[in-house]
Amino acid sequence: MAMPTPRPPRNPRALLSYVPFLFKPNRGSSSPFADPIKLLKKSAETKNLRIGKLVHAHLITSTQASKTQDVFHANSLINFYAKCGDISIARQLFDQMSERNIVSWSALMAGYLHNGLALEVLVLFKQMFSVDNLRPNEYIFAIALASCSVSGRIEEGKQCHGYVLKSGLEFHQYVKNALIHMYSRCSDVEGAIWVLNTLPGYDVVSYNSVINGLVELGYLKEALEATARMASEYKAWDNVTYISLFGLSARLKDLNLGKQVHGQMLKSDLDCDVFVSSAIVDMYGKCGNILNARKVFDCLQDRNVVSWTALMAAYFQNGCFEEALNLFSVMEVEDFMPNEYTFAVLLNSSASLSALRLGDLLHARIKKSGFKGHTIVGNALIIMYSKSGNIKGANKVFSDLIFRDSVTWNAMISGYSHHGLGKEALDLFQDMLTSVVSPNYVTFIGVLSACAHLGLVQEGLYYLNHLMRKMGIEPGLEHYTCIVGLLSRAGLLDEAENFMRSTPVKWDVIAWRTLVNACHVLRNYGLGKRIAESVMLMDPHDVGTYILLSNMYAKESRWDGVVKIWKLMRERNIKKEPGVSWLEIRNITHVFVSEDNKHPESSQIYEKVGELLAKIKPLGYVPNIAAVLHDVEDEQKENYLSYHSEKLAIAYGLMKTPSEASIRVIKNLRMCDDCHSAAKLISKVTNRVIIVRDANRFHHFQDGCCSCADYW
DNA sequence: ATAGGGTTAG
Repeated sequence: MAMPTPRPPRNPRALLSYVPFLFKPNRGSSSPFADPIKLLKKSAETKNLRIGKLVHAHLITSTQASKTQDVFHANSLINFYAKCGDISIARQLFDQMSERNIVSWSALMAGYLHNGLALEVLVLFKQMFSVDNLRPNEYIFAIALASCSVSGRIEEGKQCHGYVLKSGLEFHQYVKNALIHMYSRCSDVEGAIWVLNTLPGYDVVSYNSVINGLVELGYLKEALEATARMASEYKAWDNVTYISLFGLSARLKDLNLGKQVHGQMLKSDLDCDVFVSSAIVDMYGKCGNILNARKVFDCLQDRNVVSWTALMAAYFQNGCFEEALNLFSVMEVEDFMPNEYTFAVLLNSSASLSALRLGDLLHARIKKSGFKGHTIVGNALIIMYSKSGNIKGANKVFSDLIFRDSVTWNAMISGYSHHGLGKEALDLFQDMLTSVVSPNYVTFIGVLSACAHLGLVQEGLYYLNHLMRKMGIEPGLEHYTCIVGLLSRAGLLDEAENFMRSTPVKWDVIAWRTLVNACHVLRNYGLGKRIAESVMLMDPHDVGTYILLSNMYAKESRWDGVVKIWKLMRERNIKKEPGVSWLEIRNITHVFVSEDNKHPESSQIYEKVGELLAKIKPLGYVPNIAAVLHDVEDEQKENYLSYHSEKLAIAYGLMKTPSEASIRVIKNLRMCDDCHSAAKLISKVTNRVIIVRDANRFHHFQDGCCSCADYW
């Protein structure tokens, strides 16, 4: 039994006098329990479990016997317990009643609805006629329809709709709005709009439900149309309207629309509560206007954890990861407690910086804060560990997470893929198929790239052509690009090109560059150059293509070609980003730029690089001087190679960390051939695990091998 | 006279 046996208070008057709203000195001698029904209502509204229970106790023991048998008192009690979340007590009282009316049913059903037990509402809905011979009224319909909405039961919702029409209660605005909301939430926008247009009468809630439903389902064009219609028909917008419209602007990334809505809001006399203001901050952030997001935030007199998180998210979405992280300490100084969303944004920011150390610190805070079981936090932790190069850490979080959604599975599957662990990715995909979560569009990107890693051409094509269709997922550009990678990685370059030419897809530069890169790796320079030349015509500003093309000319010792490309780049003002690598040692991030000597320990580092290269030469390391500019003497070329930023970073890591520690380096560009073969051998001679995250993927160097199997 | 209902930010 959940509730202790009620006992009468020794001196109820003394106890109750602590509560201001009960203290009525002018009312003379009347007992505080004079109007228990009002008291219960007040206790329910304020969720004051203690006072309500006192009233309950008083009703049980009061001299007027069996007050709890009275249907009004019992209904008030049911409502009170249901509102306070004690739904099982409400149910007991309900079951014990000798006589119930329609309010008894609606109070209990509303309780189940608001306590997340929507399906129980539908059970009761079916029982009320057979048990008590009662017909639903407009209240019952509103609750039942809301239960269909939250549980996504469109079939039951449609049955309710028919029943509403039969009972003639469709003219109640509450019922109509509940119907619109039900269709919206059950992804049946046509149904929602049909109700809006067919049944007479609308208010702001009707429009809010329609627009909100359209926005949530991604029907942004239709949402815009509905907004235009509302703007002409209905002017009395409320907070919810503005929040929906800011959400719409944010999803469209339409700064102009957002500004218009903002202006409209300022002109109206709507008071901008903390909900609306967070939506504005979010809108400016998502529309890329971080300055306005900041300005709005700075002007707020009312802030809460959501406003802070919205601002942090705005910085994160605009690539200002350090700023997002710095806001956290300001927020803490001002005494706002972070919640699960805050931690998710912080983890995503630290993941984008590959700041593993910071990520670990955040993880520790999350364990203490009690948010670690939240799915969005777990998802962010998996992404953080995976992007920071710690795939084992990611897997640990995944295993410990109890409630996994599709993001959880996708993050782990694509994490394995990025780390070259194709088998683990596919095994996990099999587990996902037996779980309660269904694969989606994103899942198959990870699955297909895992197939590419493993060279599983047949499986990959099966997933694309059969499994995805069977699951109702329309393949998109990303999937087709994975297939290009899959075919070309398996050495089927011609098939890959034919696939691209015969599939009616609007290919982008990334897809073509996948093919060019494959030609480069597989040394089919003829095909590679031909395709690269045509990609250059498609997009004359894609740096990656120029670099690949010049590398291929260099591999063939076609220095005239290399000169041609570099000249073209100069003419078109296309600059290769300088190579930058960095690694964290204890709390400090050390940054290395190719050929620079800005680091205070520069000379020791160069000495270490020389030492390492000397050690690996006997194991077969040959400096790949073709990777360097042609117009330099060979000896000089070898020097240039040894100054590559990832070599400097690896050398520094070896100097500064204990001999068993693994080294994690992050690089902004694709790792070069020479550094790749050097890193393999360095991992062997030093007996270290070296993990490099480059622009595309992770390389795990261990015992002379790399997880990418020399294809990247 | 009296108890019960729909939309909402990161």
